[in-house]
Amino acid sequence: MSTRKVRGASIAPATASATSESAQADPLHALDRIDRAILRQLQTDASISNVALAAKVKLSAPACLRRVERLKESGLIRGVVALIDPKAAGAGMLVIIGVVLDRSTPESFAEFEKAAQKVAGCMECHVVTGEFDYFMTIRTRDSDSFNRLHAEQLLYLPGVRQIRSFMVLKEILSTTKFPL
Amino acid sequence: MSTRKVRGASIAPATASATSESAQADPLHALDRIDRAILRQLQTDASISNVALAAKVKLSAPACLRRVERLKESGLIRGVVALIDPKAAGAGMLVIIGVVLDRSTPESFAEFEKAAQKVAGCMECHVVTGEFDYFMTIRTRDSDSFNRLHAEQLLYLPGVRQIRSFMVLKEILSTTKFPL
DNA sequence: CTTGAAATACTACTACG
DNA sequence: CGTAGTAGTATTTCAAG
Repeated sequence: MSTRKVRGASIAPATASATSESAQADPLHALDRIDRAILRQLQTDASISNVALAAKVKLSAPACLRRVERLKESGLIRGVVALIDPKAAGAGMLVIIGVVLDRSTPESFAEFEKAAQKVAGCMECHVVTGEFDYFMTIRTRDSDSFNRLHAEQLLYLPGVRQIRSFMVLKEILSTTKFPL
Repeated sequence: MSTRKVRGASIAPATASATSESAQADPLHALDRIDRAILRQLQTDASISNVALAAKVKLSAPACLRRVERLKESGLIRGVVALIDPKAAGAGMLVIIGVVLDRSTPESFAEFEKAAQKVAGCMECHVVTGEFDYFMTIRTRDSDSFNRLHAEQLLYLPGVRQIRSFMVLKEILSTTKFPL
């Protein structure tokens, strides 16, 4: 891959050249069959070379590269990252946490969100409907280290009324890729 | 990057060349300062070229490449993937689902897990402790499409006693990268 | 506006010290 | 681990659909 210059490449409107694709109401722009094939591949393995990718989607290398760069500049591809095996990296424990705040004021929410993002190993934090205000997922080494985190950080998050911890016993599925 | 041949490269013991690093009890093998710097970078942006990566970690290009390949072969780097912006791809809605099964038998769990992985847009599925048996996260287009999914798929998952849906109103944090 | 072919610049990769 | 050389790729340019 290699991200080199990427000079003044104008973000073109990107109309689906010739073939009229269905594209059932996509927000940004219509993706044709080839774009979707590219995205499916890159979601699975982005370490593939551009020439190999071009061959897979039956396109010349330059044309393929242009599409990939367009997808990146349009923001549809947020980034290309390496996925680390949590267990191998010493963060084999996953805990899902439901949080209820004391008060439902904008200040209370803002303060909590600011602090929550700094919690070590916090992978996700979402505002939800229902009996909780937030769900968070936290990666940590083991139950000892989680206990420490719980006692030293989670219980001191601002404006928290209640915290319920759901320890993950088995990770059935965990993917970053969704259907296109 | 480009994963080309990657021939019979033996998985070397990976002795920290000169400087003796502490490495506080890592499962697979000790990671020195440079390995961690490489992993931090690749977790953030893996589209960087090897020469640029080598410069960042103050190493020669071949030495850097050898480390990256060792990290891949050791399984610590599970893969390199493109992250898609869900909203731009027409899957802007996220729902967290708590599931309680009818019976807590091995067969019941196995049957559920098999079916759950086939649910369209299911990103995560975990066995948890506490008042639920499973937590799932599902990405879908909007509330209409979620309602359809709920009525047509979720309610027909085998052995389900109860399903509670927590609609995500705001995604505060969602990352694939954790501290090293 | 997009594609593909050819030419160039740079990188990944190999052998060796 | 670093240096030097080779092979292959990314990237630009350009012409054409």
